[in-house]
Amino acid sequence: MLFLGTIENKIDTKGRVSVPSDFRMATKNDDFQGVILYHSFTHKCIEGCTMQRMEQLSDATDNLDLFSEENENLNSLIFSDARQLSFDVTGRIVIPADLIEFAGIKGNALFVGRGKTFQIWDKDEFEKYQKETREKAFKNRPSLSFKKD
Amino acid sequence: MLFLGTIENKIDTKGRVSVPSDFRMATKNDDFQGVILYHSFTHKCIEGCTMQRMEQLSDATDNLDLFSEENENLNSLIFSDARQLSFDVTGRIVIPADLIEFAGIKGNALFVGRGKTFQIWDKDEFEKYQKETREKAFKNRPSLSFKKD
DNA sequence: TTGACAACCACGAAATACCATAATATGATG
DNA sequence: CATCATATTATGGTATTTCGTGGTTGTCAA
Repeated sequence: MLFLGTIENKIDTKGRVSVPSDFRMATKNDDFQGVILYHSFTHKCIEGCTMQRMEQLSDATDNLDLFSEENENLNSLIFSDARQLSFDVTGRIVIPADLIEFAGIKGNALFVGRGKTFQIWDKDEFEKYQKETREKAFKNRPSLSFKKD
Repeated sequence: MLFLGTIENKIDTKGRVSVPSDFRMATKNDDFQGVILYHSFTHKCIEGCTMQRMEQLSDATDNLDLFSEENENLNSLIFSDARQLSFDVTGRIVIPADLIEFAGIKGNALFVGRGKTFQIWDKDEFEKYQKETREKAFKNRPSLSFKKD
């Protein structure tokens, strides 16, 4: 299952926030009932994924480190930065304060599906980013066509 | 299985609409009993596909490189906008209000098969679009002849 | 003792599951 | 061919559950 759609939820005073129901469903076949969060290296937002994907990433870097040492080093940064956060009974997690600060989130968190991963944005920051992206994508529209499987 | 044909169904006040039986059949071997909807990038309509297709798309664009911006922006556009909608017992889905508005659908929804995907149109909008397309096709008739490969 | 953090409880709004009926198609039978 | 019976599908309305949210209590460590 994939992380799809964009959902806005409130963060309370303690940093608690409901992970959208659909996102939780996307992890329900997973061993670890929760998500992995780490700060994005390309955008002002938090990135998230399942534990399963972390393990895949680990396997991949294991195999590739002979060839691209640079990338391997960068990827390994993630493992030191990643936090595993399990859902409470109502489906919430507590986002660490430093991540909230990094992403500039105030009050409301925007969960943005990206397939195998997702992101958590401040609403305003995301709108800014999305506007830029749309413009770029429109310029390169031919590459947007769905490719054959 | 493919989405074929054109079927018109009513949308009630809550946005509920029966997905045509043939369309449902096209997903019956799928794990997820429902469809994925997102707004078209090229037309005033809603586009739809199966979860299986989304997963294929995800696999195709997924590389474990966390630092390349290009692929990410494309993924973001598609996956952040997609909604997964499961059938109820009678085979209906609830189309989100913003998608209905985007496509300008009022009361009746036209399900238009496109093979691996389908579209949902407002009836009038579709007729308008179809008329334009026919005119264009007529103008460019010579280039429309079947080509040999 | 205090502060951080996790488990627990409770509630309203919104989503969805459930039930009943109408419409349509399919097929059998005289 | 006409009629009836049956099954499938579409549609409308109501009841129930889920989800997101806020607050409280309990626990452990500093």
